[in-house]
Amino acid sequence: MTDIDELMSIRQMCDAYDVTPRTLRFYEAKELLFPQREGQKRLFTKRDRARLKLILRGKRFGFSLEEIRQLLDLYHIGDQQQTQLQRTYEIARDRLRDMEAQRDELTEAIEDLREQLRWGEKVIASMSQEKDAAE
Amino acid sequence: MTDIDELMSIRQMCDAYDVTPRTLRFYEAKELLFPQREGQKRLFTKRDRARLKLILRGKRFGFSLEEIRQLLDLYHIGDQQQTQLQRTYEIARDRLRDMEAQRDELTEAIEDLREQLRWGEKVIASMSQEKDAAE
DNA sequence: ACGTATCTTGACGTTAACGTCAAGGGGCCC
DNA sequence: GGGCCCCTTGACGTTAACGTCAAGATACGT
Repeated sequence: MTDIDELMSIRQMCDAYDVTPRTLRFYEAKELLFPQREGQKRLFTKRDRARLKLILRGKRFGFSLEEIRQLLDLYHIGDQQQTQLQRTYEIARDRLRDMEAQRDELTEAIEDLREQLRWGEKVIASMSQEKDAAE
Repeated sequence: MTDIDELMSIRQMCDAYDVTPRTLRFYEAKELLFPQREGQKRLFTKRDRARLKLILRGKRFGFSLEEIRQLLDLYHIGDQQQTQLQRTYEIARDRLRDMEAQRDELTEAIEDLREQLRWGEKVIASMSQEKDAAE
């Protein structure tokens, strides 16, 4: 709620989000984050933290940093030109479709795997059965 | 249904699954696929094709080839030792949990993005409104 | 003034997952 | 038997996403 919550050092960020300094600097170089500077030291804002959360989430879905960067633009829509905004919007809409498709496929894969696991249980059961009989 | 369906050349595989020869050879080197040989030429079986589908699906979820390889073992459970099978089973159970968690997170992210898109629509609408007024 | 802790900018190293040649064998057709 | 295709095995190149030093600025406690 105070300045401590508003601006965080690189170390605080690392502790809070379980990333390395190198990673944060890398994301800045790739224009995914835009920390302020106090002298030469980086200070990460609430906005940077929100973006970082989205980045990490995107990575868990297997998105590339470049794909994520395009999506991030949708989340700070204020400072964009009209045509650029339209483009951003369309990219996000496409990405949404991808994500929905991915979720459907994932649901399917989960079902498949569950079935395989039921199979596995049976096989394991019958194997220990045989083993019991042999003793 | 004939031999043509049973065994496929590397070229046929590439056309069928939209991958390169290099990729298939790479997957074999990493022990994800085990094509038969006719002389020195590779012949891919139905089993290889099933595995390849699972590989490509896993990749779309952002899994590494190594993670995928461990899962694949569950799908050809027949030829395993009992202890090894138990281990395979546990790995698959863990992976299932990961996938369920990922799906939940994805559902959440989809909701977030949908909301952002509604926002975006509004902003775009109001911007073209302003533009109309200015003309 | 000194140590130590945290930060900075290069710059080179690493891993995964392939891409991209180079050199050569085997089959088939005219 | 020359040409053409498809296949093979090395072996080196590439890209993304960082890791890992090296060398130096800045600040803080004693």
